Amino acid sequence: MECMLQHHELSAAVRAAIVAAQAAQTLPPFEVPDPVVERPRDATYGDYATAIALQLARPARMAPLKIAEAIAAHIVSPHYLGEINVVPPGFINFRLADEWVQALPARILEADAEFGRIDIGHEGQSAQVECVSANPTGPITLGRTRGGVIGDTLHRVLEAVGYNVTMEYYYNDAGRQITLLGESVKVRYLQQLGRRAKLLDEHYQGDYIIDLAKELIAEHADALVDMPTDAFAEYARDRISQQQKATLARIGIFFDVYFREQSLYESGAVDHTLEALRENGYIYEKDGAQWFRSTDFGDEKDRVVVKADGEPTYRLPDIAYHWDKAQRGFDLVVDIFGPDHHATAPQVLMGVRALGYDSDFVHTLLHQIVNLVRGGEQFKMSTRRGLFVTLDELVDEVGADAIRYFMISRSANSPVDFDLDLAVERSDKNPVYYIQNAHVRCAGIFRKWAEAGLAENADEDADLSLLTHERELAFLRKTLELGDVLEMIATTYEPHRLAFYAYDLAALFHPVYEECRVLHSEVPEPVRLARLRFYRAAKVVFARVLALMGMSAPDVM
RNA sequence: GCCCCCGUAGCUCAAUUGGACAGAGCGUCGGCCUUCUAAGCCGAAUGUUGCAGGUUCGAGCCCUGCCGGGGGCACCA
Repeated sequence: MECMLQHHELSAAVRAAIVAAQAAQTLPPFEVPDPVVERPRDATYGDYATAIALQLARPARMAPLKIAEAIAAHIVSPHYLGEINVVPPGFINFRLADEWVQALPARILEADAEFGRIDIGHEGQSAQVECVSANPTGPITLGRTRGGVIGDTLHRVLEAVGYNVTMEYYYNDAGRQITLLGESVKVRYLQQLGRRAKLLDEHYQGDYIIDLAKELIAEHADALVDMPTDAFAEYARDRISQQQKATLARIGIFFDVYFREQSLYESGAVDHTLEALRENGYIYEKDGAQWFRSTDFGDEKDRVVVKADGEPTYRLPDIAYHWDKAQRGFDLVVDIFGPDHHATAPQVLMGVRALGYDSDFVHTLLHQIVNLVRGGEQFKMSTRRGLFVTLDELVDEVGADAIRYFMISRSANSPVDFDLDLAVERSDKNPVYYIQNAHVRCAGIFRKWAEAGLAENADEDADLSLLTHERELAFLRKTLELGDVLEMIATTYEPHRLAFYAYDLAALFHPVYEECRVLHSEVPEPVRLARLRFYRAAKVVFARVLALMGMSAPDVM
């Protein structure tokens, strides 16, 4: 089920009211803007509000309160609306009709797993989310994990608003890093066989290199001693890539496309990109290198794209890759990078523009780092020294759900302090349990219900108007906000909003569970059935929200 | 030196993109288990939004300048 959001409908209704008031000459003529209708922070003001009258004070040259009254008098109220209030200094507040809120469980159950799906004009559009994009030279780190979880959550949200989403992973499968990887494995291989070989500073230090060497010995014994490092590199690259894929799958992240940098060389796209840039007049030679005139696009200095030794820098294939994205015609591309790429992202987009494309379809999402906290203290990681916690270890320790949640529990602009103790704590202090427990509690009611031998669909024709408890209604109002949250995320690319929403929703649920009993003898039968309907809907909403976050919705914990 | 991010309650962070009295969690204090899981609920206290100006009917949010913290500034990726 797809639906239009209430705030858009109200915005249109307010706009129409302004036009009508002008026709009735209770408002003077002026250009009518699209009124912003939003949820007020303080729910006591109502469910929706607009400050349009305050904004119109100048063009209308009237007191805001008078404007608000003139508008309110002409609003054609949608069926779901209760009262409309005009409040000083000029806000117009809207309240949803209680009867309509009470009926929400029916809508939720009808929508089921599609609940929250909205049509905001992206239906059928294509989007690409590029994230993780780690080179196959080592285990997935926590920084990449954060990008992955942000990306995958975004992927789920973008689908909920109608996009066809491609999850894409770009990696460098050749070049110096891979050569070093091959050398590292060969050194470890020789060492394991008791031969003389020395690991250099620039080599990969992690124990996983030794593991790979051991694998090779198990399979080939010492038969590879005279093999070139290329063979080791190829083996390590493929194995690590495979392991990365398997690890990401453990936290529910899957990619549709693995894009190899090398393929851009094989297809000639890199050369082609350089030539196209040259034809457009953005390439010149200096000191034996080829330079991209990025200053034409606001860069502080021009950038080398082909080094004096004839090798391209990473920028050229990066630009070629984004040219490819442009040519594939995505309506939206979201590139997700960690703090180490903050400086380079704009240069790539300059390249895209130099090739004649508008780069507005690309949104670059930069996120901050992940710190690990144990026992209340932060510990620093270092990839070079092999001192890091891998995603695999983290999954073993705290599970996928906690990782998914905490990675989006902060705005991308803030660092995440991942508290390992909190992540496994089984209490209301741990938001993961707190949220999932809401779903567990709903499931528990239906389990008890079934155990009592009661009819499974007894609540089908329940009288929902019996849902009169203040807390029941507050919860139902909150479920309606899911669509707004998804719209906001799809507009701002800020998936942390989903984590906050899920928590807020749970915080409104638990008091209902405490106060609005179902199976107890003192609850009258019609109320019992209405509440059963309520909890059935609540269960659907929590399942949906957890699914959007890529988390499990357990029936028992 | 230049660029990016951050600075909000004791701590960690939100704040619907410029709206109403700046909100949550943790921590602190006080209540609640013969009731569908207390893995929970109810209540209380807590602010010069780093500083100084500016724009606006209205600023945590926008502009300018400072101060402080983090990250980045390769013919590495």
